Amino acid sequence: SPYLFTILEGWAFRFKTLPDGRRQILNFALPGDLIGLQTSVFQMMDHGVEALTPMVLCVFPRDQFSSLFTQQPSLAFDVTWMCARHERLLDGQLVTVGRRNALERVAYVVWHLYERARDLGMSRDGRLSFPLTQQHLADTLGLSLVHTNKTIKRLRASGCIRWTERWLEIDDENMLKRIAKVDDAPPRPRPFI
Amino acid sequence: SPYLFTILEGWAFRFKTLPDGRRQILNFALPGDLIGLQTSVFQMMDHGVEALTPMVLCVFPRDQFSSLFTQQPSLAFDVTWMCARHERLLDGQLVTVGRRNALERVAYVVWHLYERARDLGMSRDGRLSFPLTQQHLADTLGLSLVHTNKTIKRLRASGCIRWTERWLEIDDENMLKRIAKVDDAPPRPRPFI
DNA sequence: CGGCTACTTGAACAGAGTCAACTATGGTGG
DNA sequence: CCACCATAGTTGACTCTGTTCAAGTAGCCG
Repeated sequence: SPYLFTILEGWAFRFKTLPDGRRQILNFALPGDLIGLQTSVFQMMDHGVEALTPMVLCVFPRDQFSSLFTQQPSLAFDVTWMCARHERLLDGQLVTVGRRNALERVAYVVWHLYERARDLGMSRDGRLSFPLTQQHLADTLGLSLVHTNKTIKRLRASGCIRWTERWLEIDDENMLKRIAKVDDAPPRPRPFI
Repeated sequence: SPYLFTILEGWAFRFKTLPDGRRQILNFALPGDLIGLQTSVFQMMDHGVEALTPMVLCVFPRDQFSSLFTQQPSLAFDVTWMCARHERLLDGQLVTVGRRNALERVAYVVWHLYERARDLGMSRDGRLSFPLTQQHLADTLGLSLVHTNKTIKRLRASGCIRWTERWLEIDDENMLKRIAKVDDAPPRPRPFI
């Protein structure tokens, strides 16, 4: 808690809970992600963090955080970059929970996590070690466990994914993306007017 | 778009839409808030921004953004601070949309916006100029317009708020917070182990 | 063998969505 | 000045997606 971490290996997630116990998972953290920025900036954290796997972390002492900006401007920029990236990730999740239906939600999160893990070189032939339980997925999606289970079943039946025993396999990327309605608009380098 | 803004006056909001038109409002921006950080960091923006009122902005040229970190470390820190604050705001919204029911959601957003506006000195005796339509609220909460309307009616009936003609009035803060289940845990200055 | 956790499945129920109609208000143009 | 239109808000009836409750299976570990 007095530290700022970078993940070198492993999966973790951030979450918040309501007084009566309802839990919402905010996002998952994979290798390369920063944990504890809020603590560094605000001297306190208003959410929990939990590991899904054994982890290897790179630890920075929090009290040197502000000196980062005077001593290492390019590192400071990287921190801001990570923070903006994270914000964008939350934007996507908010649309998912707010406006997608159950099937789209499951497809979106599965696709999103798969893509991130793949880009980090954690997958092999569309196959990936996947440490979430269905309860984690449900709490990410804002759905009940039972309904999440039934929705996963539907997604499996559609033939684009397989998910058994902590392993995830993507058989039809494009179908998955179509179901999830992921925005694949070409990142047009918008002209400056 | 080639600029980074700070709001001096007025209300705006950020949003994303799905291909079929469903819209999710991500958050509202009030005086003091930063707009366009993502554009500065990633050279592109994956969401829309819209004004709710006429606005007064403070404009920064985007191309000087990276030099901020070398020339003005304390300003750079402020940008990071704003970004972390923003992330935290999205965390709260995500819990709301994911795990609160309709009545709690309306109460939460009304309370949240009221508190922010009040802290900026925009209210007088619990009364506040409030430029949102019910459609905006619905798109913020991930609810349909009709259901949002009926839920607002219930909240009004409970007696803690009045909202007519673009004016919002909070009559019972505590009831509102209780309904919203806002986490009012005293920000315990957690001991450094 | 018992007890734990994760996962499945069915049935009944409720919260939220959809459709459709109606009111109120303000602006515009003939 | 009024007829017309658009937008915002309101309400009722019906439908449906997702929740809750309950019971069960499968694998793992002490």
